[in-house]
Amino acid sequence: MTLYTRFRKQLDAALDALVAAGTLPEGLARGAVTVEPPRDPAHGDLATNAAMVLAKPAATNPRALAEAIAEQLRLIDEVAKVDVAGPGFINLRLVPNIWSDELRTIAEEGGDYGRSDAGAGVSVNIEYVSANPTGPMHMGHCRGAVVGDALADLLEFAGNTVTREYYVNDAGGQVDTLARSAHLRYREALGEDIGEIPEGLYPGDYLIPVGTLLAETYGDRFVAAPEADWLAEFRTRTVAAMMDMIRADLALLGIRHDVFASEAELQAAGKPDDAEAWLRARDLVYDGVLEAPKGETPDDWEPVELPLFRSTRFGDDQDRPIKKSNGSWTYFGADLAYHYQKAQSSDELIDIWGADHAGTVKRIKAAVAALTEEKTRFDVKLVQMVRLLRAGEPIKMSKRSGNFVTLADVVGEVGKDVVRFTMLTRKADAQMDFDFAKVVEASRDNPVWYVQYAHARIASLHRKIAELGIALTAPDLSRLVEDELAVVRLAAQFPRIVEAAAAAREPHRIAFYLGDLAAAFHALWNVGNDDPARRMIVAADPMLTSTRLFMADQIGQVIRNGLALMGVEAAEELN
RNA sequence: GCGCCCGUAGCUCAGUCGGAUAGAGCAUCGGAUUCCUAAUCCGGAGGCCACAGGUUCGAAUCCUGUCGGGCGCACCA
Repeated sequence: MTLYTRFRKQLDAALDALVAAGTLPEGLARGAVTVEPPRDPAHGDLATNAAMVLAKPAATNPRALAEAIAEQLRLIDEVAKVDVAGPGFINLRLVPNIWSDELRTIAEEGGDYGRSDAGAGVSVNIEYVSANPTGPMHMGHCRGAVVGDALADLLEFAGNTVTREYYVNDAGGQVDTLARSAHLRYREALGEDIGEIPEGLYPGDYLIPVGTLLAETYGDRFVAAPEADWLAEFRTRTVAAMMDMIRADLALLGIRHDVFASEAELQAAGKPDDAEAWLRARDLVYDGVLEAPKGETPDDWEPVELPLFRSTRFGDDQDRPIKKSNGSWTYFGADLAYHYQKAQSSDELIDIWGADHAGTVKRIKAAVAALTEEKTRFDVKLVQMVRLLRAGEPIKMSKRSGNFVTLADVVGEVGKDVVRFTMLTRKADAQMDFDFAKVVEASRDNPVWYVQYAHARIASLHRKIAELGIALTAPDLSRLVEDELAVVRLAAQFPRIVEAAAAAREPHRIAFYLGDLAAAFHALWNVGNDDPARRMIVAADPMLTSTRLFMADQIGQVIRNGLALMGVEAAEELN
């Protein structure tokens, strides 16, 4: 339980007392009541808006109600002072040791400090990456992978049961193209000169070893055989090889999914048919003809009757086909069944998608709403594009020639931790630049470095103290001064940052918080530049040194815990 | 034509369920520092939160409209 939820409970008790006394009517909704740190520390340690929120429904004025609540709060032992301010804020000043005691809590809980049970009992399925199995991962996939993985970590830390899932799109036309491309490489492996890779097939070199493998497996018997003889088998083999490659790429980022769900298997098991039947029985799928698209009408457009899902009933702009005119499932038709399947085993669903799929969010949300009868929370988080820069110049990528920057290249160049942290330094739905030079720069304006530097500085204290042979004692937390306690207060915010970030499904908040915490710690450290008595290590005073070390260690612990949520290892040393 | 996302300091971006005087970094300006607790530090200035209405005790935040930018718009995935 965080300090804030603990005081929230005490506030509730105070409100109950006022209800019992007849000052407040019974049954007022308290959902909007908050207990948080005031923006201006001069206002105190905690502030609540309770009086302003409750004044109107209680038919009283906020200041008067605030006074009544304040009277109750003054009875709490840990509360040193209560003020009513502004339009009716109640500011609490806590007894001085409340924050230094939080240091002991951090020390006791260690890696679990900040862990919450806010999400207890709620299982969440988070689907991320889901790159088409047609080649290695490139940087376009990277951000979604990191955001999804960090969000999964975050939700787990906040108490949710999390399933990490990857949807393998192994059933569409693209994987047929992939199989044909592999067939070409197969013939090449058997000695044939295949020349230029024809337009429309995948040209990448990564299919060469697949061709070799296919040649070893099948010999030459499919060289001249009709496509129908080998297509399915080649497709299965090649997709499997691609997925091995993708899993290896993901492993470079420290990402492991729990479930790889195959679209082909889903279809083979008849799941889309089941979903269609279920929806038809409720008149949510019907056979109809779509209108021509507004604006520029494609030349080859012609009206066709297709089975349509009534997504307009759930807020979409148009009903959507679930099958193509050739009878096969559309991507949406299968995806709808897939989401139904996920909703069977989890309470809540999250999809992480590239922003280029924004146009299909409404239909899938409509489908989930229909299939779960609006009972399942479902968020689609859109992740914006990343622009790769080298020395300030955008790197040009041409998909056609297969000349794209792969994820493996980038991780190889700057390292997993830098990639992961950097991907979380922006809100997911904001565009981002990734400059190879800037992300590894050792300077104040590189948050990755700045946070690691703070941690490394703390680690260096132990080395230095050992070197100096200072005999450590038990810390005396009463010796911490005000601006040290200010940093401790910030460290103590971590649990509520975790809860807020998890509730909002925004892992980037952890990165920003760590940047703030690191900055505050550095500022404290820098005081020692001018004033040796304020250094973390004061050799002449072992107890003071021990106290400051204890404080620094707990700040380091919070940094480690935050970095762990981002899948980043904390550095002991920088070089 | 329609839909989605976005519009916050010169630049890049945060901004908690709607909360008190809207915050950082860079750049800029003014100081300090040549130190090894290093890969600088401290401070100042800089804002019609795109614009106009609305909701309410209170709006950068919610609603409506306008303007501007990005993305997407039949059986591709």
